[in-house]
Amino acid sequence: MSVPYNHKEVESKWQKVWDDEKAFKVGEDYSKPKYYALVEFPYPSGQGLHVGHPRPYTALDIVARKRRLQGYNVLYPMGFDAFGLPTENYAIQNKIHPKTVTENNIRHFKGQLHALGYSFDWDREVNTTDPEYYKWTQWIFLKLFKAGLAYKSEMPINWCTSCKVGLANEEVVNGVCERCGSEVVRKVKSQWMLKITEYADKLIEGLDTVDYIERVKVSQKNWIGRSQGAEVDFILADTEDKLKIYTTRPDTLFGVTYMVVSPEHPVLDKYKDRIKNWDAITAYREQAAKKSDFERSELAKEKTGVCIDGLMAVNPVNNTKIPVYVSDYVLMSYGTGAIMAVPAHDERDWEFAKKFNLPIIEVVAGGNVQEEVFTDVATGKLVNSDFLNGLEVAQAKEKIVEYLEEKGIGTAKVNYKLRDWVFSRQRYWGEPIPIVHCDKCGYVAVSESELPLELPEVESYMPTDTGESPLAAMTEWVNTTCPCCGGPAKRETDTMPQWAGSSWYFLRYTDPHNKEALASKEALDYWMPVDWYNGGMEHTTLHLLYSRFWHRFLYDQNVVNTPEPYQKRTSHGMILGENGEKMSKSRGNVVNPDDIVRDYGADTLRTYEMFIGAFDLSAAWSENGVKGCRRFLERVWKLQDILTDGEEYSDDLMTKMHQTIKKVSGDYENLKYNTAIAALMTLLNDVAKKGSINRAEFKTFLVLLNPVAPHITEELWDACGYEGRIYQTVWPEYDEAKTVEDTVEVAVQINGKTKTVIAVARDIAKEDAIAKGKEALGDKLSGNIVKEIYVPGRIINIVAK
RNA sequence: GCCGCAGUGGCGGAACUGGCAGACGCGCAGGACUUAAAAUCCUGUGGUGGCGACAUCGUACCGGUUCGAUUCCGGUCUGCGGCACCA
Repeated sequence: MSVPYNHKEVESKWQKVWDDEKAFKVGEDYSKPKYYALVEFPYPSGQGLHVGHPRPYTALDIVARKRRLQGYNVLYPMGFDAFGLPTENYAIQNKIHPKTVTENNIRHFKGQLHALGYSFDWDREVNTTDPEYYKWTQWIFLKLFKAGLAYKSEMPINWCTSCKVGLANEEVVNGVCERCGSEVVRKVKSQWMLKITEYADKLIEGLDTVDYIERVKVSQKNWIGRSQGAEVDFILADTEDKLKIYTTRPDTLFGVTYMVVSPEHPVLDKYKDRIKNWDAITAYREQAAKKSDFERSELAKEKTGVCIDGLMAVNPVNNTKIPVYVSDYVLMSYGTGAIMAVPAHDERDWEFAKKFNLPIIEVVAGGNVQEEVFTDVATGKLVNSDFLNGLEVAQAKEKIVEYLEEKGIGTAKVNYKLRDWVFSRQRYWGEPIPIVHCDKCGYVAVSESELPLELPEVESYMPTDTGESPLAAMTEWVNTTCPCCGGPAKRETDTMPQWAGSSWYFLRYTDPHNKEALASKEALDYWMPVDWYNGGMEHTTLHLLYSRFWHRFLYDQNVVNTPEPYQKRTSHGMILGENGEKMSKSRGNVVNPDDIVRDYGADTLRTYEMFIGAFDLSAAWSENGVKGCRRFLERVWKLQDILTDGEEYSDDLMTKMHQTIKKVSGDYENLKYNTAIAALMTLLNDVAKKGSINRAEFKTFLVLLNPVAPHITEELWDACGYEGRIYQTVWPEYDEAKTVEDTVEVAVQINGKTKTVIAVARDIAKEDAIAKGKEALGDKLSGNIVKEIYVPGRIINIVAK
């Protein structure tokens, strides 16, 4: 009899052996086939590892371990995305340097990850707060700056009142700060911006070349929000000026009955003197300015606005004079800040027109536009539109744009919802932006030889209400000389956002200790692109878009050799509390992975998290489920008691073995970890029923289970005297021909309803199968037989009337 | 409102390309072992009817295509996630 399964002994024993043997050191032999598996590196928060972390880590650990056994040179690295606000806030509260806080947190995280038995090569660990790392973050920033893609702009930004920091649009969720949930207001500040908009088309096109799950592609496309339309100049009556608008429906130009400008539109101030109701306009503008963008869109239901008395516009296609309104449903930040309104065929315009009693002119037939807005572009034909009459919408669009360009009153134009990326943060714990400002030379890049530009030690990390970074108080650091003219200059005191370090970390893993470059050309050529990248859905429009942008830019700069960084992207579902709600301290449903590892073992936790359900869906935690997986491993453990000799699969398990190898091998690559484990459980049940397992069968079983439960399988491998280590063995092969039985069970149906089941030879002829089926049915069969169907190996169906 | 995903036993979830719905696990019930309990092992477990072989209903709802639909088509409802006055 074997000793009882003691997970503590087994797991610590093998973790030490793997460390000592450098079991998962990444090979440098670039002639071998490579496989780069990547999971998002964690932010090392003070709370330590969450029970949600092991789900993706285990999934790709399985892939990495399996690929290693299949002969690939595997890169499966881990690191820490360690700049960020929680660390800084903790440092402020507890008066500890954020560097120290970070070191402590990382130590804690590494201990926890180590205890879970992941096959990371820790020699390749990266840490975004290490100057040797952020040297290259700064280097990439300088490249962007030199390419004209980083610029400083005085602009209204999203200001988090609690974090006291500017946020990117992507970081504002429902009008509150994505991180802390506090109110976000607008504040005008001079900010560093990155021109991600210049890459909008490349980022859309790139999606066609990669293998991402569909919803990620869709979200990215929606976020970029490309639309094709036209810009048209409307003449402002009795002035030299024109009012430029953007529209996606230039075909409806003859249906324009009024125009609307945004409250911030400069045309208002310019013609202040001519506007007779200036007081009313001013009052409306002030009211609008008080609202945040979020409030403005929330109050969307009821349209408001004021007609400008004293300004009229002229429709360039038919010279009709039309009124101009101010309304906050038009945003200054999209298009030109002014629109042409076609109430017949635009929902918002229709509502506005009804409220202000403006005319509604039908230009696309098919609805009753006085009663209801008509927006169907697929079926309608143009009417009341002069030379466009009778055309379909798509044709009319083409023709009108031709006409506009010919007459010089408009041009085809593409617009995006995507905004440039606000890249400044008024905080201490981030990468310093390597720029100095000189009165004579303007913004000048710090010389590359000075990188890394290290964060100086400061007295206080407190953010300031004035919106300046704590670095601004460091006069001896701030005052410097201009690299260009040598005169006095000041350093930039804003730091980079947390997204900076994570936008290129996957490149550093390929060559993490390189001092000459962010990674060697050879390493990048060999390892990139990442073959499989898994991460959370919440990063689809932030991290994933930002890092694709940086990578595409580095490709254009000839730094990397592939346009896209990630060949395949998948996402895992969340792990919820036992009550099906999101885990949180306030709900009291948090499960600590340390407790599970202590009580049940890392292998059980890994098995459970993979067995919990479909990988991409959220799943509720269940302590009983954990116990079930522990029970499974204990039954595996006991197999050593019924082990028999035999270097070939026995006849009665032959088919099952080949089926299981096929099933498990496929499932591990297709996110179907739950059914892979179910297949192993089924095989175990078969073996248990039989009462014995031979050495060949057990060996295969252990290798198949090894990626999920590496410790127990390594121990059993050793205890049963198999050669070497299981982590060095070879993944089993299967023979397709042996995955099917010679005789199969076939359901026999009458009119599609199963009546009985019979066993037939797998390659039985149709007529024979049907004859056997009829025989089995006997006198249940009545009426005239209309049709006889045999689906090989599945079903015999007799259709009778 | 728009986009995406989902809806299957008491629960988590399986089901190839349209072919025996409910694999695997949990829970529950009964049994074995035990002085007893736990653990372990064995048996059963979608609903209804029947002692029973069996019959019948059943994959959110309504309809369609088909010899046959969880799977395909049309419509409806519900839940989750994302976006939201983007002209």
